[in-house]
Amino acid sequence: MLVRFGYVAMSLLVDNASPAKTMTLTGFRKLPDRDAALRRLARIAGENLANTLRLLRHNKAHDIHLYRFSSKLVPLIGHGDVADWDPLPQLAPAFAAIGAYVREHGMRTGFHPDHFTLLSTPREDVLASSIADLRRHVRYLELMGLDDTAKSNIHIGGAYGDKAAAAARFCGNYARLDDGVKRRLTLENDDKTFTAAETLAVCEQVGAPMVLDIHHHMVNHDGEDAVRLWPRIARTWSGQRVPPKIHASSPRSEREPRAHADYVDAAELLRFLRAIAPETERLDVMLEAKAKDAALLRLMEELRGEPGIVPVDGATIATFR
DNA sequence: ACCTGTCAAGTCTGG
DNA sequence: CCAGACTTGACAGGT
Repeated sequence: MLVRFGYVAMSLLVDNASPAKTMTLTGFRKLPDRDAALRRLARIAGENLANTLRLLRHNKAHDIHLYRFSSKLVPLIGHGDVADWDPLPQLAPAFAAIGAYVREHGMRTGFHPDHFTLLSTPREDVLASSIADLRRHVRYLELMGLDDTAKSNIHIGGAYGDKAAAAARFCGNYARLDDGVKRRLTLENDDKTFTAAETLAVCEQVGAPMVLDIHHHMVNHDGEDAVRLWPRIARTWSGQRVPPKIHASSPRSEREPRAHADYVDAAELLRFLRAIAPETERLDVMLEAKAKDAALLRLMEELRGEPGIVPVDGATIATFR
């Protein structure tokens, strides 16, 4: 099994390289000259995109082939206050430069629209803004010139007092999405509501690949074993041109089991990897540790010393079958 | 330069 | 039924 590792959005190792600088809505409203305020938003977006490219170069230097873009690249976009504002044409060259670099180096990238993007909601207004958000993420990826191996990953959403009804509503709303959005969507189990088994059932019903989060599974399950579910989860990726992806992180403490620790427990992750290795050829692991790329490098260092693990490059390992 | 409080979003819980 | 918790990085305002 060949396993690649990646991290999310920000770096602890590259200084002043945030891809998610913003302006608060309050701050925006306080500015007397609206055109100047909009220009400032566009300038911040340009800096976020430039920093994203810097991070990709940093990733390349460390053989990190997996990266999740920040969903806050363009501050306040999608908000009612700036509904008339479309900075994407002027930002297109910056998006294109990012995509060109990703393609040139064969990286796997994607987004994780935040948990206010919900397809299970009973509220029409929330559904409408969620669909608009998904379309906007597709637009980003298209501006980058990335094919549909680059996806947005979301959760099923809230239960609203009736989880089965919420799942059914999710499926109905999913079915009505346009193909461009559908082709670029993956679904992930969450830490409070939809378990891995429940998320898998939805994935199988609508035909979406499932991202298994093994930390979420640990704190939200009905007794089922993630390794037992794995063959079905892996099957949701058949027909895709990228390997299955999982999320990995470790609990901060016994008192705060859901919170993400700074670093990833190598032994715990390795147990899962070894368990699925016999039936898995390739796997991508997105680390969701607070220490971001520093956690990734430390994990790689720890894995290098493990028996049966062969380092392939700075952020890829092979395990014996 | 640093510290504390606030900000955005939608759902869910506690009172 | 409404206020606060949840989550996250960064802004905003204070010292």
